[in-house]
Amino acid sequence: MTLVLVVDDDIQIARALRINLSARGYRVAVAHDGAEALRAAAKARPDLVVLDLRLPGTDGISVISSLRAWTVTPIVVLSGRTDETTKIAALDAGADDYVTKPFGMDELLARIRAALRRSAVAARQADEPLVDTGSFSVDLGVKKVWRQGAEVHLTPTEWGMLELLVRNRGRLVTQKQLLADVWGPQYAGRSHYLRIYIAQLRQKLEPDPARPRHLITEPGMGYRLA
Amino acid sequence: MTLVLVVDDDIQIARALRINLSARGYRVAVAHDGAEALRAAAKARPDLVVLDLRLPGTDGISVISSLRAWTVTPIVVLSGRTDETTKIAALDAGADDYVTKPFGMDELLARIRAALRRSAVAARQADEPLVDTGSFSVDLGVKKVWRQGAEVHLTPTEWGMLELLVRNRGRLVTQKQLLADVWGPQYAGRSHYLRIYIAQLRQKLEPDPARPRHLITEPGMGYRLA
DNA sequence: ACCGGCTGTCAAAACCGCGTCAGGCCCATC
DNA sequence: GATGGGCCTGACGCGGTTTTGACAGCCGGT
Repeated sequence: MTLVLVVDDDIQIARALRINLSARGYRVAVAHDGAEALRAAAKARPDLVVLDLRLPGTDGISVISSLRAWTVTPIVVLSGRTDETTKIAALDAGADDYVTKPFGMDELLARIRAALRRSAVAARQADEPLVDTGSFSVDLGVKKVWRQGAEVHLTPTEWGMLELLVRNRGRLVTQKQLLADVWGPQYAGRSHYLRIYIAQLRQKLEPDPARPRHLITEPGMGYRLA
Repeated sequence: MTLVLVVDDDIQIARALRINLSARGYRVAVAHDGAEALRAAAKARPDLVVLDLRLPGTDGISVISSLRAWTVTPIVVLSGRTDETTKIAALDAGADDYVTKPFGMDELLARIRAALRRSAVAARQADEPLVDTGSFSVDLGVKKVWRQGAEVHLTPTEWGMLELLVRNRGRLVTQKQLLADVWGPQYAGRSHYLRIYIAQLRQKLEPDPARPRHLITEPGMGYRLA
């Protein structure tokens, strides 16, 4: 799950951010000064940092520089200072965005989403999003599937279903979601299709297709990748 | 050199941007409405787009969506509208940043630098100029191809396809990606073209064109360079 | 035990995508 | 005006994919 590190000495703001981010499904870590922030970032490897520039002791800009020395995780700066000079210094030090207080929570959340989306795009090309279930492994970036070392050929529809299940690994994917994602929203209700293609995926990927261990049916609801 | 596409119907602002960006060493293209912007983006492939949301005719948000359908080039929105709803809509449609008028030129330039820096990090992946498949080798720098020691002549279109495949060696390149990159985003669906040119590339590059070993078809999805 | 709803299986039929060939257009060159 | 290379268009056959239909098994409720 996505982890956001909030760095702010203002208890009110830190609290408000924690509540709102948690409600949106992010995990949240909090630090209250620069030194703590650097320690927390090194240890927890957050996917994004929200950083207040006015911190006790440390200078905010140098916190940005210290982070940028070893990580490219997005940094969204939050600040009371509206002067251009500070904004430019922060952005050039490596910040990804700069929001001035007072700020609208919804806007900040949208900017966080935008920053995360960008880094997700970058990561999808760089990293190897290789998922391994134990019986077979899937590379989402390259669009390939292996089973026992050998590559398995999937048709486009099979791949579409598997991709959605892999992206939601462990979670239940409803029949409606699957049909909407692979065939289109107007195909809701054609659960017949799902049975056909789940069966085919099990044939190709499960060690014992009759006793599925990974492509699990949740009766009445949908399917889940274990 | 870095190319920035400025989309603004306000002549003053477009002029000011052109001057300031040029002075900073960027190449600048200008469009004055949404349709022109989409055409220019497809043709010139800018490294970044500065987009005014209030355009004659077109809705700015839909311009963002249209661009995002085929490119990840950073989009910095410039707008007179300060309401949160619009900001959020623009960011969620795929904008990377949102600057409200009146804006400080230096801040805007800093935000542009920040956006370009991010995408540069992502782009620094495919920087391997000489690629060898075993049957033929490609030099992306000088745009040449050899097979069995002899240079092979490719037409511009053939080269465009091969280049994209080489840059994504091993990973699946979808038909949409190929068409958008070589012909332009409005050619999505013309998969016929791909078959013609893949066939020609195979004739020129594969040891046995009837049994391709490198230019692999992934039926229904796209092609892959092995 | 019977039924309805849901899931899994099988096979045939309809459909679509790929590769291929041939021909026509455009444009630069001679 | 003729030539030729490069690009686009149309038609066709083949093979694989998707869709359809029919049937069997499982389970909870009646």
